[in-house]
Amino acid sequence: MTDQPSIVRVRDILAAEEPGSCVQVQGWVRTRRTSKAGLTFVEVNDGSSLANLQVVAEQALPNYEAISKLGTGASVEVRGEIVSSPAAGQAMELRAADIRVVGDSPDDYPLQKKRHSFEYLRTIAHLRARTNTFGAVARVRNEVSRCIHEYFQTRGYLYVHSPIITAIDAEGAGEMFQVTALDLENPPRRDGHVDYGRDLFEDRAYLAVSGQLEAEIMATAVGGVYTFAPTFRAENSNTFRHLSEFWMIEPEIAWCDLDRLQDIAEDFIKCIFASVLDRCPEDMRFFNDRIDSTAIETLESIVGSRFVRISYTEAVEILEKAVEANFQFPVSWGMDLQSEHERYLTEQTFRKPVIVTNYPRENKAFYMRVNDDGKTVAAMDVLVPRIGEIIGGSQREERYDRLREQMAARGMDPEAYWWYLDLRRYGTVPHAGFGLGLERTVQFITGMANIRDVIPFPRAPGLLSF
RNA sequence: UCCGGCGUAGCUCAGUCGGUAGAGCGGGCGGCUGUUAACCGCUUGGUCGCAGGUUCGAGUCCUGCCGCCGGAGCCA
Repeated sequence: MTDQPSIVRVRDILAAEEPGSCVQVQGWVRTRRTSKAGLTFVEVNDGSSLANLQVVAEQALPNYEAISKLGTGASVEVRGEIVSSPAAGQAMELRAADIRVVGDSPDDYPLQKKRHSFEYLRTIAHLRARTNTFGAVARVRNEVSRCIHEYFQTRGYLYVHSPIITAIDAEGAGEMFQVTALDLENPPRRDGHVDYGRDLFEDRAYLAVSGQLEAEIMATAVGGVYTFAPTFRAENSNTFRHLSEFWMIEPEIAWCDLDRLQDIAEDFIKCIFASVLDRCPEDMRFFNDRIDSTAIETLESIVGSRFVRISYTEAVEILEKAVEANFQFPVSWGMDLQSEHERYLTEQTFRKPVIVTNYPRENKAFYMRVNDDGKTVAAMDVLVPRIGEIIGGSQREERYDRLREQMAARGMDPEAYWWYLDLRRYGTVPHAGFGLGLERTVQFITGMANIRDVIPFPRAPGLLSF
């Protein structure tokens, strides 16, 4: 036994420590059970794992009185010896030689030793991170993020930073938040309109809805890049899978066509799922037990199988034959696939992820490459059960004239995209990319029903606390 | 934004045909226990979302508003 035991995380104690070692633990009290026989059990959690460490305090401790009354949520520093636990429930426990109550927690601590609704927990987002579920979500989200960087870094992609503030109203993909330094109570005016020429950027500015166009700039210089950044949508969407501020990963790859893009997207997703299964087994077991009883099985089966790949046209043919589905929106070639159609494909027809490609040109963005049939573009959506679209991507239109046509057909001003067009004038190259929604990925993996519960501080219409 | 549902104790909910409000958990007190969602007893706790209306009487019925949840659209 040394005088200064090293600070050890609960996760490491439960995984590796041997009886006899002396450690110091720092964490928060999850629950306390006091026995009148002069023994108090304190469950300490430090966020490193789902499981708590059982700390055993004996009456001989000088501050035993305070320890026996410790409230849920209190912060403590415990020094002691790891011993084998004589009782069921845990292999190891910490026999306390010293417990320092760093911050007590009064009896109005909002988190009780029972199940709370996620809805209620959202109203105390500053404390919900201390619950089992949100701790587990935080660790899985971290692993997904870590794995994404590893995936691209080990394959030679550059992590690039696209701007958050942008002038481009990117193809009307959802409403944008405007950014201004003007006094909104009294903006400068000219000819009856707000004079944005006198704003800080001397032009209208927005929060980015995508980093893709800038990523294309970088990809056509260095080959393969990816962004990993917050994205902003001002759309008044109030659903279980939309946020006003969310994180998106957008790889962009030069010399890449749609076939290879599909290979990358599939490999990428499987890699993330496999990594979470491998490195967060305890948390995944929790989600499987408490949130979605098929969580682990779903991930394992996806990792071990091939994604289905069908064209939009084939998808429409399948859906048109599915009379028993009794769709609210009838299916015909040329229409957008509705949620019910996507779910039919992923949950009924194939029961696994489906990549749908080559959508009608009119339904998709101007930058997608026009196919030889002239009617479709080289787009792909990766659809998964329950969530729907988790990835949206395409091969980009690299031919200058075709891109001009696409823009003209949508009434877009080429002047505003002069630099984007320049990429096609000088050394153009086939390239492709996609966007992966981080929150939707975490949602799919964990089985969490609402996207607001897989991001620590959700922003959605009417939701800006914390 | 549209459609539907729900707002009752700190939390999760019940409340029948309209007759002045209940349980479990939590908190407090006591008992018991190498305990572990501990257990047992007692106890505490409410402007029934807000504002109107109908009625002898409204948690309950009606209208408006606010909030939340679910579905749809938009998308990742």
